[in-house]
Amino acid sequence: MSKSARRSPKENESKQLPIYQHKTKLIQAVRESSFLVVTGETGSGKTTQLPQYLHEAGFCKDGKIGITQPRRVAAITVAQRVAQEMQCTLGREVGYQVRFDDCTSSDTMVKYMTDGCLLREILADPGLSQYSVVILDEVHERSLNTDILLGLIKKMFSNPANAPKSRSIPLKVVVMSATLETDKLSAFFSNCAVFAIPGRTFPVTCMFGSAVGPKDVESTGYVKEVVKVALDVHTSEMAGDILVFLTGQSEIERACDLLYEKAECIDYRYDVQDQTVEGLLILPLYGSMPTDQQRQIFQPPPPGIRKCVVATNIAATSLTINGIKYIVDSGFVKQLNHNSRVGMDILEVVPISKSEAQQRAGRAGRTSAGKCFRIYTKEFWEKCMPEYTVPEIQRTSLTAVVLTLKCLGVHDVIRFPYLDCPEERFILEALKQLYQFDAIDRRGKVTQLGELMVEFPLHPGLTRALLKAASLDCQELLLPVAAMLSVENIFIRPGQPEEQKEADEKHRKLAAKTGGMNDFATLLSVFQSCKSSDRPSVWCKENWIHWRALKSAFSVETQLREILLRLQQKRDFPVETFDGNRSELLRRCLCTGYFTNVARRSVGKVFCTMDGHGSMVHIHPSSSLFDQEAELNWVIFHDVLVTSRVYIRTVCPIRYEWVKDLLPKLHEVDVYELSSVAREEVTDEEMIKWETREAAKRQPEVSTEEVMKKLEKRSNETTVSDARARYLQRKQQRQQSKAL
DNA sequence: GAGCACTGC
Repeated sequence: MSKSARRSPKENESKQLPIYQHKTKLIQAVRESSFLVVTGETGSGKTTQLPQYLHEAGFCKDGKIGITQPRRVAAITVAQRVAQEMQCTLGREVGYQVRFDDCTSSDTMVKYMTDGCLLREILADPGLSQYSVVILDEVHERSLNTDILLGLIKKMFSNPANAPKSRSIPLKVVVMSATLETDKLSAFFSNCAVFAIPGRTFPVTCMFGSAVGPKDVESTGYVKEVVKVALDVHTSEMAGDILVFLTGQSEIERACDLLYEKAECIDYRYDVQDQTVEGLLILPLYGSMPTDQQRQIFQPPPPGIRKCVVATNIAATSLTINGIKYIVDSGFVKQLNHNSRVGMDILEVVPISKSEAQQRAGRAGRTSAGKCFRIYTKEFWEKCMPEYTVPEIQRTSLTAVVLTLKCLGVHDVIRFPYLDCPEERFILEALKQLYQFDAIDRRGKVTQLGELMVEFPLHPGLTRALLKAASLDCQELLLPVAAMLSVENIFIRPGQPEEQKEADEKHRKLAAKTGGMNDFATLLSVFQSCKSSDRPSVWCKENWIHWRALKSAFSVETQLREILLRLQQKRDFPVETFDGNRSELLRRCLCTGYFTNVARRSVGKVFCTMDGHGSMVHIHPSSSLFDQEAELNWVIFHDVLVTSRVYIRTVCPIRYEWVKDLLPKLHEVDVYELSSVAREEVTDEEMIKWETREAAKRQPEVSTEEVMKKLEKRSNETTVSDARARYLQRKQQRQQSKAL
C-alpha cells in the first residue's frame, strides 16, 4: 500500500505532534537494537504514532506489532483512533483485543491489547511468534501484568539457548514510559538506548498547604480542609473547573454534603437538575457509582457555572475530564496491601507517593496552564511521601502469578528477573498455597492439575473448587459462584438510613431463599434468579443488586464454562461420585479450594483461622450467618476485611470431617524447605535427602487436633492489630470532627 | 452490629 494513496485528513494533525520530528531516528533506533526505551509525557503522541511509523517502515512484513495497555478502555479507544488515522476499518489492519471483546482478524497488523491479554497469549505461544514488535506502554504505572511481561521478555533474551525456536527473526521490544526511572528501565534491558520525546502539556503551579503535616498521617481532618480549599478556589480563582482527590465513597459523599452545607444549599442527591451552589456544580465520582451518573461528569457545565468534581483515584488515570484547571489534592489514597505474615489483604488509607502527586497535579494542565493546591505541608511531602508508589507486584498475593510463571517454564521464581523483586516470603507463601492446592508438587513442578488451573482467570483456590465440582459433575453449582466472587461486590448498600434498611431487608430475603445459612448459595441463587427474570435490570433495582456487576458475572460465567468445556474435550478429567444432598455437594466442593480459609469457633462469636496464623476473626454483619444461634463450629470464608474488627465475609458452615484430611496439608511443608526447591530444580539425590528430613520432622503422633490447639494459642498478628488500631483512631477523630 | 480504592485475565 502506497503512502501517498492513503493520505489521511488527520495526517497534518499527526505531523503537529512532538514525536513527528523524531520519526526517522525512532525507526532507526528500533532497527538497530532489540530493545528501546521511549519516554514522553502525555500528549507526545507516542502511543498512537510509533506503531504507525513502524508499520509504515515495513516492520509488519514478518509479523504483527503488538501494543499493550494496562486498561481496557485505553486499548479500545487508542485502536479506534489509529484505525481512523490509517483510514482502515477497525478490526482489519488495526484492531484490539481485551477480555470478552476480540476485535481483530487475520489481517490485523497493528494490535492494541491489555497487558493481561498478551500474558495469556504468551502461555499459548511462549515465543510470541506472531509478533515482530512488542510495545509495552504505560510501564511507569507498574501494573502486575506489565511487570511480569517485562521479566518474561528479558528472560527470553538473556539466555539465547532458552530462546524459543519458533521465531525466524528476532523480536523487537519497545518499552514506553513517562519520564520516571528511565535509567532503571534502560539498565534492565542491557543499557539500551533511551529516546526522550517532549510532551505537550501546560505548566501547573503547585502550592503546599498548612493543614496536613507529618503528625497527621493518621488523621481524617483532610476532608474538611479539602472542602475549605475548594471553596476558596471557587471564590477567588479565575474560571476553570476543579478536581478534588479523596480516597473513597463515604469521604466523597461527606465532602459533597459539606460543600452544600457551607453554601447553604439543597442536597445534591435529591435534585440532579439543580446541583448548582452559587455557581458551583458539585459532582461526586467513584468507581461503584452507576454509569449514567458517572457520565454526567463529562458534560460541560452550563455557562457561567464552575464544575467541581470530587473523585477517587479513578480520575488520576482511568478517566480524563476536560476543562479541569484546578486540583485540590488530599495527599491520600486507599490502597490494598497484601500481608504475607497473616495471609490477608488489608485495605488502608496511606499517603500517596510524590510521583502520584505529580500525576494528580498534571490533570490540571491538559488544556491550559493550571494550579494544584496541596493541602499538606512541604514537610509532609518530604517526610511522609515516598518517591514512587510501591509496585503492585510487591504488595499483592502472588499465588496466581507464580503458577503462571511455573507454567511458562520459570522454575526459579525467586531469581526471575523482576524489575523490582517481591519479598521472598511473598513468593514462598504463593508456593506453599500452590502446593496445598496440588497445583505444584514437592519439587515445585507443575502438576497436571496445575496445568488445568492456569487456564482459568480466577484465584487458584476458586479454580480448585471449580475443578472439583467438574469432576463430580456439578459444575453448574460452582460456575456461577466462581463468577460472582470474581466481580465487584454485587450488593448495594446506600448511604441513606431508610434506603439502607430497605436494602438490608431485601438482601436478607434473598439469603432466606436458600435457607439463610450459606452466603455462597445466596450468590448462586441471586445469579439464577436474575438470569431467569424477564427484566433482569429491573429485578436488580428492586433487590438492591448492582446490575453492572451482575452483568459482568454473566460474562465471566460464560467464559469459565467455555474454558472448562474446552479442557474437558482435550484432556481426561478425573471422575468421582458423591451421594449427598445439593447443599452438601456445593459446600464440599468449596472446601477443596477454601480449606486454607477455615475458621473454627473459639469463644462466643469469635472464630479462629486454621491457616497457620491463628488469627481471631468475626463474621461480618453483611453475612447471613451473622448472629446465627445455630451450631456453627466450623466455617469457610471467601475473604477477610480489617476495619473495626477482623471480619470474614461470604461465609458458609462446614463439617469438620470434610476438611479433616485436608488440614494437615497446611502444616506439612516448611516454606523454607520449599524455598530451596523454588530456587532451582533439585537433583534426585537432594530430593531424597530432603524427603528423609521431612519424614523425620513429620511426627505421626501429632494429631490435627493438637496442631490446631497450638495454632489457637498463637497471638494475633501485630500488623492486623496495627491496622485495626489505625482504623479505630480514624473513626474516633471522625466522630469528634462531626461533633464539632 | 455493618467503612469496598483501582485495574486485569
